[in-house]
Amino acid sequence: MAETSIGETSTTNELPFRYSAALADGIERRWQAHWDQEHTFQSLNPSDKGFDASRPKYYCLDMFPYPSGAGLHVGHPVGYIATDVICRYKRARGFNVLHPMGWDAFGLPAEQYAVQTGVHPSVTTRNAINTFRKQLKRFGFSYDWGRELATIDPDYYKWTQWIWLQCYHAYCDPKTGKARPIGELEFALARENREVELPPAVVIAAAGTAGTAPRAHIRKRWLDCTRAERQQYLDTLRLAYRGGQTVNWCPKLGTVLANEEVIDGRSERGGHPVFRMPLLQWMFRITAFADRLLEDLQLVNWPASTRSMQAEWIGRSDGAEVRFAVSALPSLAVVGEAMPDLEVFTTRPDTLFGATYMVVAPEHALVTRALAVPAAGTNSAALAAYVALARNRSDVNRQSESKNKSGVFTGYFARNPATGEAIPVWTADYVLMGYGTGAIMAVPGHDQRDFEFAQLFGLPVKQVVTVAGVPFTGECAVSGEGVACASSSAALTLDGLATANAKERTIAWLESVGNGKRRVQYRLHDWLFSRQRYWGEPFPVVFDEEGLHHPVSERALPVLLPSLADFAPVISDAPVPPLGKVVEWVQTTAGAAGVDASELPPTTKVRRETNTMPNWAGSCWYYLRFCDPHNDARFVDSVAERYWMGNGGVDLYVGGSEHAVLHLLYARFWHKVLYDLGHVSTVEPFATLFHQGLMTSFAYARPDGSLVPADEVVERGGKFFETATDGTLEQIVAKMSKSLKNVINPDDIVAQFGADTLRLYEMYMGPLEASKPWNARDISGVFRFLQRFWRLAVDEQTGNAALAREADPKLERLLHRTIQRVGQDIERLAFNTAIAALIEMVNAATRPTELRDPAGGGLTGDQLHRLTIALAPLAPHIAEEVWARLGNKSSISGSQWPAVDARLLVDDEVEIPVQVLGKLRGRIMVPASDAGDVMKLEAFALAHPAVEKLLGGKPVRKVVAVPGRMVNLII
RNA sequence: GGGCCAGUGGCGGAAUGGCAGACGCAGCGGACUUAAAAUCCGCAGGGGAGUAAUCCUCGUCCGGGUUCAAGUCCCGGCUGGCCCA
Repeated sequence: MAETSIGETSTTNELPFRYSAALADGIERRWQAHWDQEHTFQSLNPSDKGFDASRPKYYCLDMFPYPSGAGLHVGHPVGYIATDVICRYKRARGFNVLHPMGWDAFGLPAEQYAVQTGVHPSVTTRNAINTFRKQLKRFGFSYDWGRELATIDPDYYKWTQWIWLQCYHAYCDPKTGKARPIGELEFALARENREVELPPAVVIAAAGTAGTAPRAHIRKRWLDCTRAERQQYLDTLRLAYRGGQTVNWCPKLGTVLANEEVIDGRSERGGHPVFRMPLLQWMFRITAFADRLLEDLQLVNWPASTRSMQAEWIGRSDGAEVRFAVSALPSLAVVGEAMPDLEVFTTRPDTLFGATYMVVAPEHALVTRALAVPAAGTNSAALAAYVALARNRSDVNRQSESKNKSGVFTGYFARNPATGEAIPVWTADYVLMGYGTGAIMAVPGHDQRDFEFAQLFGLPVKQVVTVAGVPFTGECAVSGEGVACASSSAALTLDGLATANAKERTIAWLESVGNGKRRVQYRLHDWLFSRQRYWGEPFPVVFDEEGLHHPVSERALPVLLPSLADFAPVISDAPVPPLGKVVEWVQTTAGAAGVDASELPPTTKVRRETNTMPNWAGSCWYYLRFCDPHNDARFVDSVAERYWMGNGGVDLYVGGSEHAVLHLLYARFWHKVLYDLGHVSTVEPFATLFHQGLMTSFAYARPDGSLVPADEVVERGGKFFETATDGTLEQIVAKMSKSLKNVINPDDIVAQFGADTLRLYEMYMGPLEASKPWNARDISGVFRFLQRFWRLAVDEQTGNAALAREADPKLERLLHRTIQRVGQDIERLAFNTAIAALIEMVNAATRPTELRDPAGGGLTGDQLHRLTIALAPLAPHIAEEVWARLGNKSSISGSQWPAVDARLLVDDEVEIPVQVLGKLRGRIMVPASDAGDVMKLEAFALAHPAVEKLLGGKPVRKVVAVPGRMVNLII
C-alpha cells in the first residue's frame, strides 16, 4: 500500500535542524560508529583491568538467532529491543551488565541450499551472519560485540565437543542421582571385581526388519568380561552413549526424518518411501535427570505455562509394573521353552481385576515370538500383514488415528495374577513400543481407548471401580477415581478401598508375591543426538575394527569438520551420513585422530564417527561461553562464570515460547551435568525467563479464501481492494510469512523513520508478551513524539539547546512522576506504559497549557538532562544527540538514573470520587494532607451538594472510605 | 477429549478489587497559511434531556454469584490461541 510518510517529508530549507528521517539517520549512524569506536558497551570481567567489583551484575540474554539468508523481519528484534532497554536502564542504575549476541549457525537450511547449489554451507552461513549483524547494528543495540560468537567457530565447537566428552565420560550415580566421572565406577568395578549384568545385544538387522532379539541378561565378573562386554556394560550407564532407536529412514533422501516429516509411510517432501528401522545412535541419558529437571522447575522464575509444558513433557507418572505369565494355550500350561513374562506399566494397578485382555505393540518381542511359534489356530498371515503395516506408520499417525482402532489376536494368553484367569493377548498399533514396556493390561471398564477396542472385537468389559455420581452403563468407560468393587480373590481383596488405597494395597501385594513392583514412568525419552547430516559438530569419537568406540583426547580438540565437495545425500538402504564420503578423513589411525595412546596404540586403524550433532548442541551452553568467549584453556573461566552466573544464573532470558520445551530442557540438562561435575556454580542456567509475543501482520483474502500479496492491495474508505481486479478483499491477521507477502523488513522502516522510531513503535504496540499486529499507520505517532521531544530540547533553526530560564514547578512535579513511572514500568517490562508516560511529559512541556507559562520556554537544562536520561534506554540515539547538544562530553550511557523526590510524587490537592450505593455521584477536592484521613473524607463527601441532594436527608448506614482513593456512602 | 491462557471504542491498547477507555492511530472542528503540508489548540463509547455549563441512562464476549464496590475474584457457557492426547 502506498503510504505518505511523514518521516520523509522534508522541510530542511526552512528548518535545518528539524527531526526528519534524514536527520535521524545521520544522528543514528554517527552514534553507532561512536559506540563502536569507543567500545562504549564493552563489559569487563572480574580479571580485567578497570573492573568495578562494587557494582552488582546483571546478565541479560537474548535467544541467539539462526541467521537465515532472508535477513530479519520486524518480528525478530522485538525481544532484542526489550532486552536492550532493560540493559541500558540497568547500566544507569549502576549494574555491570552482560549483554551479548551470537549466532546459532549450524543447521539444515544451509545444508539443503548446499545440496541444491553446491555452495558450501560455511559461505552461506557467514553471509547470513554478516547480513544479520549489519541489520542488528542498525538498531543501535548495546551489545558487547567483543563477545560475539558463532556455534560454527572451531574455537566454539571445540568446547561443544568437550562438553559431549564430559557426558561420555560420566554416568549418573543411582545413589545420589548425580553425574560422576565413569572412571570412578570402572576403578571400583575392577578393584572389587564386581559382578555386572550385561544387556541383551541390540540386533541391527537389514532394513525392513525390526525388533530386538529376546535374549536373557548375562551376569559376569568384571575381570572376566571382554573389552566389548565392558563397553556394552558401561554404555548402559554413560550419559552420552550408543543406543538403539527406531528411526524413520528415507533411503532416497539419505537421511532420517522426524515423525512430523513422514506421512503414510512416505516422506513429506518428495513422497519417497520411509522405513522405520532400529539404528545405533548417540544418545543422551536425559531420563536419568528427569526428576531433577522436574523438581528444579520450582527454583526458577519462569512463566507458569512454560513450566507446566516442561513438566508435561517430562510426564512423570507413578504406578506399578505388573508381570503376566504367558502361554500359547488357553489352559496356561507351559509348552516347550518357557515364555518370558509380559511386563506392563499401569498407573491404575487398582483396576487389575478389570484387566480382561492384554495389548502389545506390533514391534513387541511377543509378536515376533507369536510369528515364529504360532499358537494353535492363529491366523499367522493376518498377524504378519498387520505387523508389516503398522511398522511404517509413524507414532504420530498411530496416535492421531486412534479412533479407528485396529488389532489382531496373537494366539497367546496371559494369566491375570489377581484372578488367575487366562486373558487373550492382542497386538494393536495404538500401543507404542517407545512408551513404557510396549505392552498394556487393558481395562475396558475404566479406560476409554481400551473400551473402544473391546467393543470392536467383542472382548469382555468388567466394572471394578464405583465412581461416585457416575453410573456404570456399559456404554462407555468410567474413568476417574472411586471405590474398588468386584475386586476380590483368594489372593487379594480390594473391595471397599478408595482408589489411592487400592493402588497401595495392590502394589504391596505384587511386591510380596514377586509379580511386580512400584514404578515411576516418564514420558520423556532419552535424547537422540546423532544426525546423518554434514553441517553440524563432528563427534570426538572413533571406532576400532571390532566396532568398539574410543574417545578423542581433550587435547586433540576440536575435531574439525572436513571440507566436502559434493553435498548430495548418499542414496542407500542403510544410513550413510555425508561425512562417510570423505574417505581419507573417516579412515585414519588412533594417533592421527587424537586418541590417547593409553586408550589405543597410535597406529591402530580406526574409523571416525560420521554422524554429526544436532542443531541443539551449540545452543545448549552458549550462555556460558558468553561469560568468557575467548578463553582457549577452558570452556569458561570459573571466576567469570561465578560472577556472571551468580544469583541463580542468567538474570533475564528473553526469547520465543516456541523454545519452551526442547531448547530450554536440553540446556538445563547439560547445565546440571556440568554442575554435578563441578564445572559451573549454579543448579539452573536461567533464573528468569520471559517470552516475547509473536509479531503478526495484516494479510488479505479474496472471498474464496485465497490470499493476495500485501503489495497488490489498495485501501479505500476503510475497505480493501485487489489492485489488478478491484475485487473486494478481507483484511485478516496472520503470522508474517513470505507466501503471504506480509513480511515487513526493518530496513525499510528505519529508512522511513529511523531506528529510534522503530524501537519505540515496537515497544509501544502493547505488552511485550502479547502477540500484536504490525500496523504501519500507527508508527507516525511515536515519530511525532520524538519530533516533539527534539523540538522541546533543540532549536530547529540553529541546532542549539532550547532552554527555559526558570523551572515551572508544575512541570518539575510531573517530571519526577514521569521518571518514577518510567523506571517502574521498565522494571516490570511494561514498555508501552513507560512510553505513554514520556509522551505525556513531553506533551505537557510542549503545549502552552495551564501546566506551563505560555511566555516561558519548555524545560530548563537541568530538567532536560533528567528527561533525556529517562528516554535514553528506549530511544538511545536521539538521547545521545540531545545530551551532547546540552553540552555533555561523555556518553549518556554512563550517566546515572535521575533521583526522584518522593514529596513531589503527590499533588497538594487530590480529587476523590464519591459514590452513593456504589455509583459515582460526585467528586471532591481534598488537600493531600487530609486524603489519608477517613473521617475527613467522610465529612467532605457528606458536604458535597449533589450527594447531599441525593441523600435527601436519609440516614447514611455505612461509609466505606479508602484513604487517598474514594468514598462510598451506603444508605 | 483434557489442561492452560485470552476476549475492553473504528483500530493498537490502559486500568495494586475503588472515577472504565490513560497514551497512540484513524476521525471531526478550529488557529496559522493565498493554498496545502507541517505545527499548535480543541472534540471524541452508545442512547437520551438541555441554548449551555451540565445531567440522566446503558456499557469491558454471554448467563449467574461473591462484595459497600467487579473489566479485575468465583461458578457455568460461547469464541479464539497454545500445549497434551
